[in-house]
Amino acid sequence: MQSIRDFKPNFSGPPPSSMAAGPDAYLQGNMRMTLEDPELWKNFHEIGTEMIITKPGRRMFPHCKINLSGLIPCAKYILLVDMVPVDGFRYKWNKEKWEVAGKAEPQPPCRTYLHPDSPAPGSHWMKQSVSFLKLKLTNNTLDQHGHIILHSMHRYHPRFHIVQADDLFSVRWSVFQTFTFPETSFTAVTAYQNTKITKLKIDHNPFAKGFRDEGTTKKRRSNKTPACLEKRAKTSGALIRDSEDSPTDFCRSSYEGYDGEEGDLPKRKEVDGVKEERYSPWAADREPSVRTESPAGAEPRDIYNTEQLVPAPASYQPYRFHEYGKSPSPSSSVGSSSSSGSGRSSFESRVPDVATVPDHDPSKPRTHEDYPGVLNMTMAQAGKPAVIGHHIYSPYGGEQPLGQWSGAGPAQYPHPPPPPPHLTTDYSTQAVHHGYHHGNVAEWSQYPLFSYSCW
DNA sequence: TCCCCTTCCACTTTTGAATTGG
DNA sequence: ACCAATTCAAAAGTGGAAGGGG
Repeated sequence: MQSIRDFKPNFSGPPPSSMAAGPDAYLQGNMRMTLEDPELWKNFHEIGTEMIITKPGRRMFPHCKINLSGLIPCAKYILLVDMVPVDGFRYKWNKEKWEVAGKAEPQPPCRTYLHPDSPAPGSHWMKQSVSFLKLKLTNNTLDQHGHIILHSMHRYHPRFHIVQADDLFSVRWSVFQTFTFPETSFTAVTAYQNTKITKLKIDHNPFAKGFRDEGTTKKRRSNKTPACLEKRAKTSGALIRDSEDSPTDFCRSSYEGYDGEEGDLPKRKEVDGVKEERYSPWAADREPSVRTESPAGAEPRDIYNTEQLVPAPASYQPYRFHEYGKSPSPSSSVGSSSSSGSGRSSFESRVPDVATVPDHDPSKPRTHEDYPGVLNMTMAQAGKPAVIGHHIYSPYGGEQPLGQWSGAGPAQYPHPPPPPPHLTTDYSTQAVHHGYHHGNVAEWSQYPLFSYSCW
Protein backbone atom coordinates (compact mmCIF):
# COMPACT_ATOMS: atom_id res chain seq x y z
CA MET A 1 0.00 0.00 0.00
CA GLN A 2 1.34 3.28 -0.93
CA SER A 3 0.81 6.45 0.84
CA ILE A 4 -0.22 9.64 -0.76
CA ARG A 5 3.22 10.89 -0.24
CA ASP A 6 4.59 8.18 -2.32
CA PHE A 7 2.76 9.27 -5.35
CA LYS A 8 3.08 12.92 -5.09
CA PRO A 9 6.46 13.35 -6.61
CA ASN A 10 5.41 11.58 -9.71
CA PHE A 11 2.48 13.80 -10.26
CA SER A 12 4.36 16.83 -9.27
CA GLY A 13 1.34 18.09 -7.55
CA PRO A 14 -1.41 17.14 -5.27
CA PRO A 15 -2.69 13.87 -6.48
CA PRO A 16 -6.04 13.97 -8.12
CA SER A 17 -8.82 12.87 -5.97
CA SER A 18 -9.35 10.04 -8.25
CA MET A 19 -5.75 9.38 -8.02
CA ALA A 20 -5.57 9.69 -4.37
CA ALA A 21 -3.27 7.18 -3.01
CA GLY A 22 -4.38 4.36 -0.94
CA PRO A 23 -4.80 0.70 -0.97
CA ASP A 24 -5.20 -1.22 -4.13
CA ALA A 25 -8.80 -1.76 -3.54
CA TYR A 26 -11.79 0.44 -3.58
CA LEU A 27 -14.83 -0.05 -1.52
CA GLN A 28 -17.89 1.78 -2.64
CA GLY A 29 -21.12 0.81 -1.12
CA ASN A 30 -20.97 -2.90 -1.24
CA MET A 31 -18.86 -2.97 -4.32
CA ARG A 32 -15.23 -3.57 -4.03
CA MET A 33 -12.72 -3.30 -6.80
CA THR A 34 -9.17 -4.50 -6.53
CA LEU A 35 -6.39 -3.89 -8.96
CA GLU A 36 -4.44 -6.95 -9.93
CA ASP A 37 -0.68 -6.85 -10.05
CA PRO A 38 -0.52 -3.78 -7.87
CA GLU A 39 3.14 -4.31 -7.24
CA LEU A 40 3.90 -4.29 -10.92
CA TRP A 41 1.86 -1.17 -11.38
CA LYS A 42 3.64 0.44 -8.51
CA ASN A 43 7.00 -0.44 -9.93
CA PHE A 44 6.06 1.39 -13.07
CA HIS A 45 4.38 4.19 -11.27
CA GLU A 46 7.37 4.91 -9.13
CA ILE A 47 9.41 5.53 -12.22
CA GLY A 48 6.67 7.25 -14.14
CA THR A 49 4.62 4.92 -16.25
CA GLU A 50 4.64 5.47 -19.97
CA MET A 51 2.28 3.90 -22.44
CA ILE A 52 3.06 3.73 -26.11
CA ILE A 53 0.36 4.99 -28.40
CA THR A 54 0.43 4.22 -32.11
CA LYS A 55 -1.81 4.83 -35.06
CA PRO A 56 -3.04 1.27 -35.31
CA GLY A 57 -3.45 1.12 -31.55
CA ARG A 58 -1.25 -0.31 -28.87
CA ARG A 59 -2.13 -2.36 -25.86
CA MET A 60 -1.32 -1.16 -22.43
CA PHE A 61 1.35 -2.79 -20.39
CA PRO A 62 0.78 -3.48 -17.65
CA HIS A 63 -2.77 -3.95 -18.69
CA CYS A 64 -5.72 -3.20 -16.51
CA LYS A 65 -6.94 -6.18 -14.60
CA ILE A 66 -9.31 -5.94 -11.71
CA ASN A 67 -11.15 -8.07 -9.23
CA LEU A 68 -14.69 -7.30 -8.24
CA SER A 69 -16.78 -8.22 -5.29
CA GLY A 70 -19.93 -7.03 -3.69
CA LEU A 71 -21.97 -7.16 -6.84
CA ILE A 72 -25.39 -8.67 -6.86
CA PRO A 73 -24.77 -12.08 -8.38
CA CYS A 74 -27.90 -12.18 -10.45
CA ALA A 75 -27.93 -8.55 -11.49
CA LYS A 76 -26.33 -7.61 -14.74
CA TYR A 77 -23.50 -5.16 -14.98
CA ILE A 78 -21.57 -3.43 -17.65
CA LEU A 79 -17.92 -2.61 -17.20
CA LEU A 80 -16.31 0.35 -18.84
CA VAL A 81 -12.93 1.99 -18.92
CA ASP A 82 -12.04 5.43 -20.06
CA MET A 83 -8.98 7.62 -19.81
CA VAL A 84 -8.99 10.96 -18.11
CA PRO A 85 -6.28 13.58 -18.39
CA VAL A 86 -4.46 14.02 -15.16
CA ASP A 87 -3.98 17.71 -15.73
CA GLY A 88 -4.08 20.37 -18.36
CA PHE A 89 -0.50 20.17 -19.45
CA ARG A 90 1.69 18.78 -22.08
CA TYR A 91 4.99 17.34 -20.96
CA LYS A 92 8.42 16.74 -22.30
CA TRP A 93 11.14 14.47 -21.15
CA ASN A 94 14.11 16.55 -20.27
CA LYS A 95 17.17 14.72 -19.14
CA GLU A 96 15.87 12.58 -16.37
CA LYS A 97 12.48 13.90 -15.67
CA TRP A 98 9.25 15.08 -17.05
CA GLU A 99 8.69 18.75 -17.33
CA VAL A 100 5.75 20.82 -18.32
CA ALA A 101 6.02 21.84 -21.93
CA GLY A 102 2.93 23.95 -22.20
CA LYS A 103 -0.76 23.60 -22.09
CA ALA A 104 -2.43 20.44 -23.08
CA GLU A 105 -3.76 20.11 -26.55
CA PRO A 106 -7.50 20.08 -27.04
CA GLN A 107 -8.83 16.78 -26.00
CA PRO A 108 -9.43 14.22 -28.68
CA PRO A 109 -12.79 12.52 -28.90
CA CYS A 110 -13.40 10.89 -25.60
CA ARG A 111 -13.88 7.20 -25.88
CA THR A 112 -14.75 4.51 -23.49
CA TYR A 113 -13.85 0.89 -23.74
CA LEU A 114 -16.63 -1.53 -23.08
CA HIS A 115 -15.55 -4.84 -21.66
CA PRO A 116 -16.45 -7.51 -24.20
CA ASP A 117 -18.32 -9.57 -21.63
CA SER A 118 -20.73 -6.76 -20.91
CA PRO A 119 -23.42 -7.07 -19.91
CA ALA A 120 -22.92 -10.00 -17.59
CA PRO A 121 -24.26 -10.96 -14.19
CA GLY A 122 -22.41 -9.98 -11.09
CA SER A 123 -21.49 -13.57 -10.50
CA HIS A 124 -19.66 -13.58 -13.79
CA TRP A 125 -17.62 -10.53 -12.95
CA MET A 126 -16.83 -11.78 -9.49
CA LYS A 127 -15.86 -15.31 -10.27
CA GLN A 128 -12.58 -14.30 -11.81
CA SER A 129 -10.48 -11.27 -12.47
CA VAL A 130 -11.63 -8.99 -15.21
CA SER A 131 -9.00 -8.18 -17.76
CA PHE A 132 -8.92 -5.27 -20.14
CA LEU A 133 -6.07 -6.76 -22.05
CA LYS A 134 -7.45 -5.87 -25.43
CA LEU A 135 -7.93 -2.26 -24.69
CA LYS A 136 -5.84 -0.27 -27.10
CA LEU A 137 -4.55 3.25 -27.09
CA THR A 138 -4.06 5.32 -30.19
CA ASN A 139 -3.00 8.79 -31.18
CA ASN A 140 -5.06 8.65 -34.33
CA THR A 141 -7.91 11.06 -33.82
CA LEU A 142 -9.65 9.58 -36.82
CA ASP A 143 -9.43 6.08 -35.47
CA GLN A 144 -12.40 3.98 -36.41
CA HIS A 145 -11.61 0.90 -34.44
CA GLY A 146 -12.89 2.19 -31.18
CA HIS A 147 -9.50 2.51 -29.59
CA ILE A 148 -9.08 5.09 -26.91
CA ILE A 149 -7.61 8.23 -28.38
CA LEU A 150 -4.93 10.02 -26.43
CA HIS A 151 -2.42 12.76 -26.99
CA SER A 152 1.22 11.96 -26.83
CA MET A 153 3.18 13.54 -24.04
CA HIS A 154 0.07 13.99 -21.97
CA ARG A 155 -0.76 12.27 -18.74
CA TYR A 156 -3.81 10.17 -18.18
CA HIS A 157 -5.28 7.74 -15.79
CA PRO A 158 -7.85 5.05 -16.40
CA ARG A 159 -11.22 5.04 -14.77
CA PHE A 160 -13.29 1.97 -14.31
CA HIS A 161 -17.04 2.25 -14.42
CA ILE A 162 -19.46 -0.35 -13.22
CA VAL A 163 -22.96 0.09 -14.46
CA GLN A 164 -25.77 -2.01 -13.22
CA ALA A 165 -27.86 -2.51 -16.30
CA ASP A 166 -29.58 -5.41 -17.94
CA ASP A 167 -28.55 -4.29 -21.35
CA LEU A 168 -26.86 -1.48 -23.08
CA PHE A 169 -30.09 0.31 -23.66
CA SER A 170 -30.81 0.80 -20.05
CA VAL A 171 -27.41 2.04 -19.10
CA ARG A 172 -28.35 5.62 -19.05
CA TRP A 173 -30.98 4.90 -16.49
CA SER A 174 -28.74 2.92 -14.35
CA VAL A 175 -26.64 3.36 -11.33
CA PHE A 176 -22.99 3.28 -11.98
CA GLN A 177 -19.89 3.70 -9.95
CA THR A 178 -16.45 4.82 -10.86
CA PHE A 179 -13.13 3.60 -9.56
CA THR A 180 -9.61 4.70 -10.16
CA PHE A 181 -6.25 3.52 -8.97
CA PRO A 182 -3.45 5.97 -8.45
CA GLU A 183 -0.76 3.69 -9.66
CA THR A 184 -2.34 3.24 -13.06
CA SER A 185 -1.71 6.76 -14.24
CA PHE A 186 0.66 7.08 -17.14
CA THR A 187 2.11 9.35 -19.75
CA ALA A 188 1.13 8.63 -23.32
CA VAL A 189 4.15 8.56 -25.60
CA THR A 190 4.96 7.49 -29.10
CA ALA A 191 8.37 6.30 -28.04
CA TYR A 192 9.63 5.54 -24.59
CA GLN A 193 11.42 8.40 -22.96
CA ASN A 194 12.58 6.93 -19.71
CA THR A 195 14.91 4.02 -20.23
CA LYS A 196 13.94 2.65 -16.86
CA ILE A 197 10.43 2.23 -18.09
CA THR A 198 11.73 0.54 -21.19
CA LYS A 199 13.65 -1.91 -19.16
CA LEU A 200 10.77 -2.59 -16.87
CA LYS A 201 8.53 -3.28 -19.81
CA ILE A 202 11.03 -5.56 -21.41
CA ASP A 203 11.52 -7.43 -18.20
CA HIS A 204 7.84 -8.03 -17.63
CA ASN A 205 6.15 -8.10 -20.98
CA PRO A 206 6.39 -11.55 -22.54
CA PHE A 207 6.17 -10.11 -26.00
CA ALA A 208 9.32 -8.16 -25.36
CA LYS A 209 11.33 -11.14 -24.31
CA GLY A 210 13.44 -10.76 -27.35
CA PHE A 211 14.86 -7.58 -25.96
CA ARG A 212 15.94 -9.00 -22.67
CA ASP A 213 19.60 -8.84 -21.95
CA GLU A 214 20.09 -12.36 -20.92
CA GLY A 215 20.19 -14.99 -23.59
CA THR A 216 17.51 -14.13 -26.05
CA THR A 217 18.77 -10.70 -26.79
CA LYS A 218 22.14 -11.98 -27.68
CA LYS A 219 20.60 -14.59 -29.82
CA ARG A 220 18.59 -11.98 -31.52
CA ARG A 221 21.62 -9.91 -32.23
CA SER A 222 23.57 -12.79 -33.59
CA ASN A 223 20.70 -13.70 -35.78
CA LYS A 224 21.16 -10.54 -37.67
CA THR A 225 22.92 -12.14 -40.51
CA PRO A 226 24.37 -10.07 -43.29
CA ALA A 227 21.51 -11.27 -45.41
CA CYS A 228 19.03 -9.91 -42.97
CA LEU A 229 20.77 -6.65 -42.74
CA GLU A 230 21.03 -6.42 -46.43
CA LYS A 231 17.38 -7.12 -46.80
CA ARG A 232 16.55 -4.45 -44.35
CA ALA A 233 18.82 -1.99 -45.97
CA LYS A 234 17.17 -2.73 -49.23
CA THR A 235 13.67 -2.33 -48.00
CA SER A 236 14.06 0.60 -45.74
CA GLY A 237 16.88 2.31 -47.37
CA ALA A 238 18.75 2.16 -44.16
CA LEU A 239 22.39 1.48 -44.06
CA ILE A 240 23.56 -1.65 -42.46
CA ARG A 241 23.97 -0.70 -38.90
CA ASP A 242 26.40 -1.97 -36.46
CA SER A 243 24.13 -4.33 -34.65
CA GLU A 244 26.64 -5.00 -31.98
CA ASP A 245 26.31 -1.88 -30.02
CA SER A 246 22.92 -0.53 -30.75
CA PRO A 247 20.05 -2.17 -28.98
CA THR A 248 19.28 -3.06 -25.46
CA ASP A 249 21.71 -0.71 -24.03
CA PHE A 250 19.95 0.85 -21.16
CA CYS A 251 22.88 2.60 -19.67
CA ARG A 252 22.23 5.72 -21.55
CA SER A 253 22.56 9.19 -20.25
CA SER A 254 19.00 9.37 -19.15
CA TYR A 255 19.83 6.82 -16.61
CA GLU A 256 22.49 8.74 -14.98
CA GLY A 257 20.20 10.59 -12.73
CA TYR A 258 19.26 7.41 -11.06
CA ASP A 259 21.10 5.51 -8.53
CA GLY A 260 22.44 2.96 -10.86
CA GLU A 261 20.05 0.20 -10.08
CA GLU A 262 18.75 -0.29 -13.53
CA GLY A 263 20.10 -3.75 -13.43
CA ASP A 264 17.61 -4.94 -10.90
CA LEU A 265 14.63 -2.80 -11.37
CA PRO A 266 12.02 -5.46 -11.07
CA LYS A 267 13.32 -6.38 -7.69
CA ARG A 268 13.47 -2.92 -6.38
CA LYS A 269 10.69 -3.35 -3.97
CA GLU A 270 12.82 -4.00 -1.01
CA VAL A 271 14.32 -0.59 -1.24
CA ASP A 272 11.16 1.22 -0.54
CA GLY A 273 12.93 3.49 1.77
CA VAL A 274 14.33 5.50 -1.04
CA LYS A 275 11.26 5.52 -3.16
CA GLU A 276 10.96 9.20 -3.39
CA GLU A 277 14.20 9.54 -5.12
CA ARG A 278 13.02 7.35 -7.84
CA TYR A 279 10.09 9.56 -8.38
CA SER A 280 12.42 12.06 -9.81
CA PRO A 281 11.02 11.67 -13.31
CA TRP A 282 8.50 14.27 -12.40
CA ALA A 283 9.64 17.76 -11.82
CA ALA A 284 8.17 18.57 -8.50
CA ASP A 285 8.65 22.24 -8.53
CA ARG A 286 6.00 23.25 -10.96
CA GLU A 287 3.21 22.73 -8.60
CA PRO A 288 1.84 26.19 -8.20
CA SER A 289 1.28 26.80 -11.83
CA VAL A 290 -0.45 23.54 -12.21
CA ARG A 291 -2.97 24.32 -9.68
CA THR A 292 -3.88 27.60 -11.11
CA GLU A 293 -5.10 25.86 -14.15
CA SER A 294 -7.40 23.69 -12.25
CA PRO A 295 -10.76 24.59 -10.97
CA ALA A 296 -9.58 23.37 -7.73
CA GLY A 297 -11.80 25.43 -5.67
CA ALA A 298 -14.77 24.31 -7.57
CA GLU A 299 -14.06 20.71 -7.08
CA PRO A 300 -17.20 19.27 -5.63
CA ARG A 301 -16.09 15.80 -6.14
CA ASP A 302 -15.95 14.78 -2.61
CA ILE A 303 -19.49 15.68 -1.92
CA TYR A 304 -20.77 13.37 -4.53
CA ASN A 305 -22.80 10.45 -3.64
CA THR A 306 -21.43 7.11 -4.33
CA GLU A 307 -24.41 6.19 -6.37
CA GLN A 308 -26.31 8.31 -8.73
CA LEU A 309 -29.02 7.84 -11.17
CA VAL A 310 -28.43 8.66 -14.71
CA PRO A 311 -31.71 9.78 -16.07
CA ALA A 312 -32.78 11.13 -19.34
CA PRO A 313 -30.29 12.60 -21.65
CA ALA A 314 -30.51 15.36 -24.05
CA SER A 315 -28.87 16.62 -27.11
CA TYR A 316 -25.52 15.31 -27.84
CA GLN A 317 -22.68 17.06 -29.45
CA PRO A 318 -20.66 15.13 -31.89
CA TYR A 319 -16.97 15.59 -32.03
CA ARG A 320 -16.79 18.35 -29.63
CA PHE A 321 -13.29 19.42 -28.94
CA HIS A 322 -12.81 21.70 -26.14
CA GLU A 323 -10.05 24.09 -25.63
CA TYR A 324 -7.94 23.61 -22.68
CA GLY A 325 -7.25 27.21 -22.42
CA LYS A 326 -10.82 27.84 -21.67
CA SER A 327 -11.56 24.99 -19.52
CA PRO A 328 -9.61 23.05 -17.09
CA SER A 329 -8.80 19.56 -17.86
CA PRO A 330 -10.85 16.93 -16.27
CA SER A 331 -8.00 15.54 -14.50
CA SER A 332 -6.70 18.73 -13.30
CA SER A 333 -9.82 19.04 -11.41
CA VAL A 334 -9.50 15.53 -10.51
CA GLY A 335 -6.18 16.30 -9.19
CA SER A 336 -7.27 19.30 -7.36
CA SER A 337 -9.90 17.45 -5.56
CA SER A 338 -7.16 15.83 -3.76
CA SER A 339 -8.58 17.47 -0.85
CA SER A 340 -8.05 13.94 -0.55
CA GLY A 341 -4.67 15.11 0.22
CA SER A 342 -3.73 12.42 2.47
CA GLY A 343 -3.95 8.81 2.62
CA ARG A 344 -6.99 6.84 2.93
CA SER A 345 -9.70 9.36 3.30
CA SER A 346 -9.18 10.49 -0.18
CA PHE A 347 -9.46 7.00 -1.28
CA GLU A 348 -12.91 6.61 -0.09
CA SER A 349 -15.99 6.51 -2.12
CA ARG A 350 -16.22 9.04 -4.77
CA VAL A 351 -18.33 8.25 -7.65
CA PRO A 352 -18.38 11.58 -9.08
CA ASP A 353 -18.31 11.15 -12.72
CA VAL A 354 -21.89 10.59 -13.12
CA ALA A 355 -24.23 13.00 -14.58
CA THR A 356 -27.23 13.50 -16.62
CA VAL A 357 -27.30 15.48 -19.73
CA PRO A 358 -30.26 17.71 -19.80
CA ASP A 359 -30.96 19.75 -22.80
CA HIS A 360 -29.10 22.88 -22.67
CA ASP A 361 -28.62 25.75 -24.94
CA PRO A 362 -25.05 25.52 -26.05
CA SER A 363 -24.92 29.17 -26.68
CA LYS A 364 -25.62 29.80 -23.09
CA PRO A 365 -22.50 29.80 -21.04
CA ARG A 366 -22.52 27.50 -18.17
CA THR A 367 -21.80 28.58 -14.73
CA HIS A 368 -21.41 26.67 -11.64
CA GLU A 369 -24.82 27.73 -10.67
CA ASP A 370 -26.11 25.78 -13.57
CA TYR A 371 -25.08 22.67 -11.85
CA PRO A 372 -27.50 21.99 -9.18
CA GLY A 373 -25.44 19.70 -7.16
CA VAL A 374 -24.34 16.23 -7.77
CA LEU A 375 -27.07 15.28 -10.10
CA ASN A 376 -28.32 16.57 -13.35
CA MET A 377 -25.04 17.89 -14.35
CA THR A 378 -24.63 18.74 -17.92
CA MET A 379 -22.09 17.62 -20.33
CA ALA A 380 -19.56 20.03 -21.64
CA GLN A 381 -21.03 22.39 -24.09
CA ALA A 382 -19.61 22.99 -27.46
CA GLY A 383 -16.99 25.62 -27.30
CA LYS A 384 -17.65 26.02 -23.66
CA PRO A 385 -16.80 22.87 -21.92
CA ALA A 386 -18.41 22.48 -18.64
CA VAL A 387 -16.37 24.12 -16.04
CA ILE A 388 -16.66 21.12 -13.92
CA GLY A 389 -17.73 18.91 -16.66
CA HIS A 390 -14.75 16.76 -16.27
CA HIS A 391 -15.54 15.55 -12.89
CA ILE A 392 -19.14 15.57 -13.77
CA TYR A 393 -18.25 13.47 -16.61
CA SER A 394 -21.27 12.47 -18.51
CA PRO A 395 -20.68 9.39 -20.45
CA TYR A 396 -24.24 8.67 -21.11
CA GLY A 397 -25.06 12.06 -22.28
CA GLY A 398 -27.48 12.52 -25.05
CA GLU A 399 -28.66 9.71 -27.12
CA GLN A 400 -25.34 9.03 -28.49
CA PRO A 401 -24.67 6.17 -26.20
CA LEU A 402 -27.73 4.52 -27.41
CA GLY A 403 -26.53 4.84 -30.89
CA GLN A 404 -23.37 3.13 -30.02
CA TRP A 405 -24.79 0.67 -27.69
CA SER A 406 -27.70 -0.26 -29.69
CA GLY A 407 -26.06 -3.56 -30.02
CA ALA A 408 -26.01 -5.23 -26.72
CA GLY A 409 -23.37 -7.72 -26.00
CA PRO A 410 -21.53 -9.32 -28.81
CA ALA A 411 -23.35 -12.50 -28.30
CA GLN A 412 -26.68 -10.96 -28.83
CA TYR A 413 -25.74 -8.90 -31.78
CA PRO A 414 -23.28 -10.44 -34.11
CA HIS A 415 -23.92 -7.52 -36.36
CA PRO A 416 -24.43 -4.12 -35.02
CA PRO A 417 -28.03 -3.20 -35.34
CA PRO A 418 -29.13 0.04 -36.86
CA PRO A 419 -29.53 2.96 -34.59
CA PRO A 420 -32.80 3.27 -32.81
CA PRO A 421 -35.46 4.92 -34.89
CA HIS A 422 -35.56 7.97 -32.76
CA LEU A 423 -32.02 8.81 -33.44
CA THR A 424 -31.26 11.50 -35.86
CA THR A 425 -29.56 11.00 -39.11
CA ASP A 426 -26.52 12.70 -37.83
CA TYR A 427 -26.53 10.29 -35.13
CA SER A 428 -26.37 7.31 -37.29
CA THR A 429 -23.70 8.89 -39.26
CA GLN A 430 -21.60 9.30 -36.25
CA ALA A 431 -22.01 5.74 -35.39
CA VAL A 432 -20.85 4.70 -38.77
CA HIS A 433 -17.92 6.95 -38.40
CA HIS A 434 -16.78 4.86 -35.59
CA GLY A 435 -16.91 1.63 -37.35
CA TYR A 436 -20.37 0.99 -36.28
CA HIS A 437 -20.98 -1.13 -39.26
CA HIS A 438 -18.28 -3.57 -38.55
CA GLY A 439 -19.53 -7.06 -38.58
CA ASN A 440 -16.80 -8.41 -36.44
CA VAL A 441 -18.16 -9.35 -33.12
CA ALA A 442 -15.02 -8.81 -31.18
CA GLU A 443 -14.61 -5.45 -32.76
CA TRP A 444 -18.10 -4.54 -31.95
CA SER A 445 -17.51 -5.12 -28.35
CA GLN A 446 -14.82 -2.55 -28.40
CA TYR A 447 -16.84 0.22 -29.81
CA PRO A 448 -16.63 3.34 -27.85
CA LEU A 449 -19.45 4.14 -25.63
CA PHE A 450 -18.71 7.75 -25.41
CA SER A 451 -16.71 8.31 -28.44
CA TYR A 452 -17.13 11.98 -28.34
CA SER A 453 -15.79 14.69 -26.22
CA CYS A 454 -17.35 14.39 -22.88
CA TRP A 455 -15.95 17.12 -20.82
C1' DT B 1 19.33 21.66 -34.35
C1' DC B 2 15.99 19.57 -31.61
C1' DC B 3 11.92 17.16 -30.58
C1' DC B 4 8.49 14.16 -31.70
C1' DC B 5 6.25 10.89 -34.79
C1' DT B 6 6.09 7.19 -38.21
C1' DT B 7 7.68 3.18 -40.16
C1' DC B 8 10.07 -1.01 -40.53
C1' DC B 9 12.58 -4.77 -38.41
C1' DA B 10 13.44 -9.02 -35.74
C1' DC B 11 11.67 -11.45 -32.26
C1' DT B 12 8.07 -13.49 -29.15
C1' DT B 13 3.52 -15.00 -27.72
C1' DT B 14 -1.07 -16.02 -28.91
C1' DT B 15 -4.57 -18.00 -31.59
C1' DG B 16 -6.95 -21.09 -34.30
C1' DA B 17 -7.18 -24.45 -37.88
C1' DA B 18 -5.47 -28.89 -39.26
C1' DT B 19 -3.81 -33.23 -38.02
C1' DT B 20 -3.25 -37.28 -35.28
C1' DG B 21 -4.33 -40.86 -32.02
C1' DG B 22 -7.31 -43.28 -28.95
C1' DA C 1 -17.90 -40.97 -35.83
C1' DC C 2 -16.42 -38.56 -31.94
C1' DC C 3 -13.32 -36.24 -28.88
C1' DA C 4 -9.03 -34.74 -26.88
C1' DA C 5 -4.28 -33.78 -27.60
C1' DT C 6 -0.74 -32.17 -30.53
C1' DT C 7 1.31 -29.60 -34.28
C1' DC C 8 2.00 -25.83 -37.09
C1' DA C 9 1.40 -21.53 -39.43
C1' DA C 10 -0.47 -17.07 -39.31
C1' DA C 11 -1.60 -13.16 -36.68
C1' DA C 12 -0.71 -10.05 -33.23
C1' DG C 13 2.16 -7.71 -29.98
C1' DT C 14 6.92 -6.02 -28.50
C1' DG C 15 10.91 -2.30 -28.29
C1' DG C 16 14.81 -0.53 -31.19
C1' DA C 17 16.34 2.41 -34.51
C1' DA C 18 16.38 5.18 -38.72
C1' DG C 19 14.39 8.72 -41.04
C1' DG C 20 11.26 12.52 -41.71
C1' DG C 21 8.66 16.65 -40.60
C1' DG C 22 7.80 20.78 -38.10
